[in-house]
Amino acid sequence: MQTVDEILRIKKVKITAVRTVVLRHLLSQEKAQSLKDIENALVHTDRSSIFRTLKTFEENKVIHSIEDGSGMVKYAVCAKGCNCEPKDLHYHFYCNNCNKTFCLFDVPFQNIELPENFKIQQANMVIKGLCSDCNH
Amino acid sequence: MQTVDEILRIKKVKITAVRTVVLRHLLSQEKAQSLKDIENALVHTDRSSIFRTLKTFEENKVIHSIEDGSGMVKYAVCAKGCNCEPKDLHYHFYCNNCNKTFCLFDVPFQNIELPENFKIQQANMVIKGLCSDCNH
DNA sequence: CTTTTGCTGCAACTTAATTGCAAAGATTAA
DNA sequence: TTAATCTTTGCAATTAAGTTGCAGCAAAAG
Repeated sequence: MQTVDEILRIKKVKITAVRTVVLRHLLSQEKAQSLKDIENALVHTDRSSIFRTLKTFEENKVIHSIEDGSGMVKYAVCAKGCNCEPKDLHYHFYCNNCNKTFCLFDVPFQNIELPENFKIQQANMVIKGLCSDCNH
Repeated sequence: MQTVDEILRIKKVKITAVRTVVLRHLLSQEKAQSLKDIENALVHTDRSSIFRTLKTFEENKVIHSIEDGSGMVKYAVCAKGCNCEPKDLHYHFYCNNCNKTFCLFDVPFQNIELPENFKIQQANMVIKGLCSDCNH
């Protein structure tokens, strides 16, 4: 696993205190985090600073955002080599029971045949149901 | 095309004035509508009434909601026979240029091989890019 | 060392979604 | 038919997430 500093250096994002703690937090979580999740975890860090940090991370493809239908945008660290292009797309899974949102990196993303003259640029794919921990 | 009253009768939603105008509006639009879109179109109808109408429609599977990343939830009328089950799922397309959200009923929805013991219940699939009108 | 640029924290604001409540309307029971 | 009950509606107020302006501070550039 890459370190926080390595990731920021590779993505050309200046290393700062806030960015370090936010990225460290995101890396330490198995599920995607909302702004509120991060805010709650990092009680000494200001909300707007976290917010701007997330925007910076997203612009520089350190993280990607997921709209899972919970009403809050969630963020997850991009996989190594990800450029947030169509080829890097993956499904997300939202558990209706435990409310966790995961990246399904292992589920192949099929090529979708769009109507004539439509062009894909990004996608937000969220499958909802029960995760293995909650499916009994 | 089914009439507004037919749809409501089939879905066992009592016919009222607000429900009729909201559903008629949704049926008349080619793109999915946000609460604000509907509010702007139906100037004489109260926002909270439209809001509660949409909730009622969604519970009774008259419409389905789509989170397209615009920050506003969009709503579209379910296809005839839809039960909002996995088999009824379809992709949505959000145009980054004209901001319209369409249901792609004609794009086949492939079966997704989920990890062991995960169960799909619903999905929110949004492909983003340029629609045929905007892709030049 | 001085200037410039960018980051941070605080407070305030915007926008969308949601709720409480009372009045109006529809339905059921007597 | 009338009374009682339940549902829907409109208005006002609130909640919650996201976003911005600004001043102070720190890092980088000259």
